Formats: sequence, C-alpha cells, structure tokens
Amino acid sequence: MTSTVDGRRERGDRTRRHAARTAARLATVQGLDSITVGALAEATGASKSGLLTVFGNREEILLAAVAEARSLYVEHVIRPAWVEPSGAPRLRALLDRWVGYLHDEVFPGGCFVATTSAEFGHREGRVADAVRDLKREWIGVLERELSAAGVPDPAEAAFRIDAYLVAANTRRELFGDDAALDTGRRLALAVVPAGVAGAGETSTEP
Amino acid sequence: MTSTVDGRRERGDRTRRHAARTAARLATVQGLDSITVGALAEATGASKSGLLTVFGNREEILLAAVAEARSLYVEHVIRPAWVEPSGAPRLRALLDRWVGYLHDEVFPGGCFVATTSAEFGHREGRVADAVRDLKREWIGVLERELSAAGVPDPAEAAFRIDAYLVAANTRRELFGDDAALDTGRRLALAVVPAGVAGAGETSTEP
DNA sequence: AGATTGAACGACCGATCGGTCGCTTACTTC
DNA sequence: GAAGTAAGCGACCGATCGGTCGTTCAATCT
Repeated sequence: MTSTVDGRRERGDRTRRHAARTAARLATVQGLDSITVGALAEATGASKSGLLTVFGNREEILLAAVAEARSLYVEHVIRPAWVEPSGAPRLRALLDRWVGYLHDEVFPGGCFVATTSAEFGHREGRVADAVRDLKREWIGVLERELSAAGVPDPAEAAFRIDAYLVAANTRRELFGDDAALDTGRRLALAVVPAGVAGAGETSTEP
Repeated sequence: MTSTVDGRRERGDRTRRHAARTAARLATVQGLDSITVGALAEATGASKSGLLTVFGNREEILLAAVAEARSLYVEHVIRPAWVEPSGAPRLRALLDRWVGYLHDEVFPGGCFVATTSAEFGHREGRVADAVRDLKREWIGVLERELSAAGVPDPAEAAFRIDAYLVAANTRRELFGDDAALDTGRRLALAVVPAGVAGAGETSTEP
C-alpha cells in the first residue's frame, strides 16, 4: 500500500479531502444545498473544472462533504468518548465532547448534523439519504449507550438528549447565546443515570 | 377607508398575499433562501416581472413570506389556544394546537419556524432578523405562560418544551415518523404543571 | 369621456449556475 | 528516456439567476 498507485492518487486524494472538508464547513454556514461548485473552487483555491474532474458532479461533492463531516464528528466527539466504559460514563463523555466540538468551532456554523437534518428534512435523493443515515447513526449511539446505562426507555431518553442538544445548537447560532450549550448539556446530563452503571469495556468502535 | 385607494389596491394585495403564502409553504420544503423568483412565479401562476413589481425585489418576497408564516402560525396555533385561561390550560392548548398545526399540513415541510431557524442560524440581514424575531416571539409566549402557570424556572422550561417540539418536527420530517409528534407533545406536557394553576383570563392577544 | 395610476406582463440584461471539452502538467511504469 | 495515466486548468456551453424597461390592462377620480 505504498508507492505506485497510491503515489499517483495521493495528489487527488489530498485536494479531494480538502475540498470535502471545506464544503462541509461551508454547509453549516450557508446550507449544504447552497454550495456551488464555483464558490467551493474559490474557497479551496482550485478551479471549477478541477473539482469536477475529481468529483464527477456536484452531487458527489455534497456526498463527500457529508462523509467528511461524519469523519470529523467521529474524530472530535465519538472517538474521544470511546475511551470511557460503555453506559453512563461514556454518555457523560459524549456530552462533554459534543459541547467541546461546538465550542472549538469544528464547523463555523455549529453542528453539521443538526443543520443538515433540518435542511434535508423530507427531501429525496442520495444526499438526503446520507444525512438521514448520519442522524440515525447518532441516535443509535445514544440509544445503545443509554441502554447500557440501564435506562428503562432508551429511545425516549435518546429523543430527549438529542432534542436538548439540537435546541442548544440552534439557540447558540441564532442568538449567539453560548450559555445555551451548557444548559443543553446540563439538561441532557439529567437524563443520564447518576450512578456508575457502566457495564461495558473500552471496546469496539461504533 | 373604503372605496378608492383600497379598491385599486385590492388586486395587488390579493396576489401579494397569495405569493407570500406560496413562498412560505415552499420555504419549508426547499428552504426559504432557495426560493427563486422564477419558481415562485410558476407556482403562483404569475410572472417574474409581475411579482417583482409588487414586491420590489427578492428580499421583500422572503420578508413577506416570513410575515405570512407568522400570521398562519398565529391563526392555527396561538389564537385557538388563547381562548383558554393563561397558564397551564393555555399551555396545554398550545401544545395540542401545535401538533394539530403540523398534522394539518399547514406547511408541507413541517414547522416553518423550526426549519428557517436552523437555516438562518447565524446569518445576517433583514430576513435572518425576521426569522430571529419569530423564534424569539414564540419562546416569549412559552415563557410568559409558563410563568403564569407558576413554573419556577420559566426560561428553562421553555427551552425544554421548544426542544421537544423541534425535535419531534425534525424526526417526523426526516424519518416520516408521525408518532414523534405525540412523543414530543407528551414530553412537553410533562413540563407543564398538572394542577389547574391558571391565574389569568381569556385576555389580550400576544 | 378623458386623465391618472397601480398591477401585470414580455422582452431583455449581465452574471452565475452545473457541466463538457481539449489541453497541459506531474508522476509512474515500462 | 518513452509511454501511459490521473490531476488539474481555461475556455466555453445552454440554462437560469435577480432585476430593469417599456407597454398594456383595469380600475378610479375629475
């Protein structure tokens, strides 16, 4: 996995990655579907045609942006929390990391999942499906950890936590109210059992 | 205030209203900022130039759409609930009406405020300000009624109710999960004091 | 009836949209 | 070093964008 083919493709992968990341960040500011090839070209320093040769068409750019956003989310929120044992401790870490991920401005316009979930609500197509998958995946993580924490109704608890976090993100973006983030975390923490009900291990990735 | 001027302006007002309503409905599907003058012209049966002579420019169309959405919201959610006495009874009516307003498909893409709040999160300009005002107004209603209901921390309670409702709307739009609406209402109802703590009267409009 | 005025329209404007085409460049493999 | 190949670019395409302009239409006022 070293020289030949990978060597040739390294260039393309680098610009691909760079463009996808820029697109993902732009998406939280102006909307994923508002991204234009020309604007992305200017933002990345590449040319329109250059981007289109690498990605094929605009839809592939949006899909790459969603994939890149997912990997950023995993890197900043999921993986750091995964060092904690499954259940309540991991949930607390997830909430901490989630607030940190917003505070660190990983995306300039707040949470990528929250923004695009609202934007692509009931649309159809591959991009909308990718966004749906992202949201489903996050809720799945919450439900599994809540279940491991011994919460009686994990689905409802996940609904509540997700609701608090999204609302916190919206308020912060809309009114510049940074304190909303802590309010959201505090309310979400109240859903997590206080006891050390961790049953799991520092186990497999989600 | 009868014949002359109003008579002449009735035509314009009717198309203005019709276009604004269509724009507000379209906004919940494809995003408020994705509305184009041409698409709105086709959807209303008018011509591009006709719309622009009445509204002036695109921004005015978006502003009119927000204003029209507000009036629809008042008509379907606020006013029906205002017949109940202030406090817990009115809050319960608000939650009922909110679920009904979504169920009746007043907007084809779910709650206008939720969608546009996410879309215009941290943007600037008159449209973003109008969206901000709408959200602020709704939260204000909740806080005032929660306060009247004797809730100790009305701001936090309003945060929770708003979070549940927005999350319910998002899930319904994203996954077609109609049951989410009832989950949202049930959770929101739990924030409202159960006792008949209504202090007010069938009083003034918001 | 004639004048006035807002509503509405078709034609048209420059700018930008997503995308194609042909070319050069950079790198790898013979 | 020659050949091959993906990366990347500039020029250009038809379509659509928001918006302007001059005209026509419908209703009111004198």
